[in-house]
Amino acid sequence: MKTDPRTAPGASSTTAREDDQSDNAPDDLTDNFIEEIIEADLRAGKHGGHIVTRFPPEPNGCLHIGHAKAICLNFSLAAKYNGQCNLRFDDTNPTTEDTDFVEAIKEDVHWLGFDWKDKEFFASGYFPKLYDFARTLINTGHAYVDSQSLAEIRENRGNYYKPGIESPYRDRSVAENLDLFTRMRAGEFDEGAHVLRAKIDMQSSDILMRDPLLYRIHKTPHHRTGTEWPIYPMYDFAHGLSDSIERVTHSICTLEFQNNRPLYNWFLETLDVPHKPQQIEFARLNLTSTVLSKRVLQRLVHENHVTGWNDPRMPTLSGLRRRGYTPEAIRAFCDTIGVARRDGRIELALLEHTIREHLNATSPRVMSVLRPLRLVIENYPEGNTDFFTCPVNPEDPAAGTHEVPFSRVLYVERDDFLEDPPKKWFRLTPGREVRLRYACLVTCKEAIKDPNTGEIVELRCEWDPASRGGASPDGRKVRGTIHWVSAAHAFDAEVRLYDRLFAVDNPLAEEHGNDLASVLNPDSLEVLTGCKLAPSLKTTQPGTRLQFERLGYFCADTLDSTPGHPVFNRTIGLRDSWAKIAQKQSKTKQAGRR
RNA sequence: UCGGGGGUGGUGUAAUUGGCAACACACGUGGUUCUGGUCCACGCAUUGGGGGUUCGAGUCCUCCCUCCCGAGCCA
Repeated sequence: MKTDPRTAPGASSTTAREDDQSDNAPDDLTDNFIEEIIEADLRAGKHGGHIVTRFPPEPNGCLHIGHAKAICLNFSLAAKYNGQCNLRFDDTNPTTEDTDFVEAIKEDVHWLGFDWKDKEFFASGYFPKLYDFARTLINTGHAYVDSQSLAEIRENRGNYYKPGIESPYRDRSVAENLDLFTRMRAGEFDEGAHVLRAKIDMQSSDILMRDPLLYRIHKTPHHRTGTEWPIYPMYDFAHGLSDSIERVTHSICTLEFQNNRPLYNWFLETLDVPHKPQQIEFARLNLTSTVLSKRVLQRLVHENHVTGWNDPRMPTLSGLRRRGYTPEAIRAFCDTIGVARRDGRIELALLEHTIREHLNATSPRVMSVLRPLRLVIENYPEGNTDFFTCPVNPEDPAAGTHEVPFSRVLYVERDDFLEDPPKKWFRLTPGREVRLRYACLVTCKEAIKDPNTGEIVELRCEWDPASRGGASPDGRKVRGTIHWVSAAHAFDAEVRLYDRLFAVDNPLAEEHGNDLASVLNPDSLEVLTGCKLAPSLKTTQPGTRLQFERLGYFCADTLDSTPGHPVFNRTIGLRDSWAKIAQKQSKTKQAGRR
């Protein structure tokens, strides 16, 4: 599932694939083992040369980046082989599902860039057909109504080492089963009174084959069928048959369903349905420093560790979207991680790389100061304003230029000044000349301190008028270039700095117990107010993505921005090799002290 | 003590199906640079272990080790 070169990040600079004629020739190279299976099936004429996949979310939570892997896989496969990918909501459990999630899921899949056309289905839409299938199973002696209690069923199922014991109700007559099941459907019984079970083999070494449940009684109204059905089919019964009804050819699911495959096939064979899909399992996505379990994500929301499913720290698609991630980057990520049957854990750094790669190629640059420090240019005329020309994006000359106002009083980043700097420090320090990006060269003459606190409150500098525009007039070396904003023109805004949600690689590892609070990163969110933003940002539309030069990529928040008052979320910082150098220096320093 | 599925650098995925272990990320070193960004160059694994077949094994056979999933009226 290679990303389409026309939409791939950085496509404008890489034309190799597009120029490659062989790219249009039949691709004899498969990207993964699933494509090998599909191509073998196609060669064998198994499905009349047509494939159908499906993405089957349960509408009981929001989609996350792990789902994105499944979405990209299923839709890309369909696209590659000229097939179709259906969207099917697996809504067989009314107690946990909600129509709000249905809408949210549809929005997320579309946002990711995929379209299911008119092939939008609901397992609940098949309830009548599934009910008929169940009656057929009863009629052919393959299913029975069990009236044991939940505890008895569990007890008699046995365990890994002990076979199960047959239910005393197992040999009820077809007529009695039919009567009971009809009355279950009519709502005559309380929850738990009866269940419908397949009659397979209580001795089976595969526990799933020990007379699995087909239907249970639920009196909870369903988000789509209301109170029409008091009984609901179980996953195993509903899923494969839904696939069959939709004529899905390749039913792709995650590894934990490997155990269910024999049962999946049992239904197809026992009912001898005309279309038999093939279930194929692949390894779900795991990412370091986060969790991709719907249950745990739900806990984060409910225990208020985050502000909601769309908190920018969440690995949900809505969270990533709000954070500033692009669908292109997520697709590129899914493309890069590959598909296999081996369980693993992808480093979050790879996701961060793909978003940087895309944003680097596409984001307009702008200078803003997050932690402002006043800088006064003593030899620059008071009340004067210059305008300097900056490229919108040095990676993309076609993006053009824009004018930035400059004056005597500026703000620069507090982090860019050090009174007593370490070695290899190129930025501001007394007596040092640095470049104000795209503007001029300035030399720091003095740092003014608050007489009481000793805090540095202002830098007094002199500029070299001959360096107007930022060039070095005589070719002298100026290693440091810093960003700035004109104090008189800048405006104040809130900026949120996000970092990884968890402080540990694998938050769900046993060693951490079940205590989310203990593994969360306490610095996952830092809210900065009074940031001095470039005047051009005043009217930023929510959702706009920009690079704040030297700082990182930011996105105007879609929820909290108001007209004239944008709030920015940091998507991801720029790579910071100075931070590495500084860290190394402090380490050697510490080592020296010991 | 059972059944199913896996083990290739720090991470993930490949290897024309028995023929020089490749690509990306990460990391390290150096270079370029008006973003300590980007970009460029170089470095970084003999495939879980033993035995076997073979001219030749990551790929085949065999024994062992190890990890994941499975005992919901969840999906």
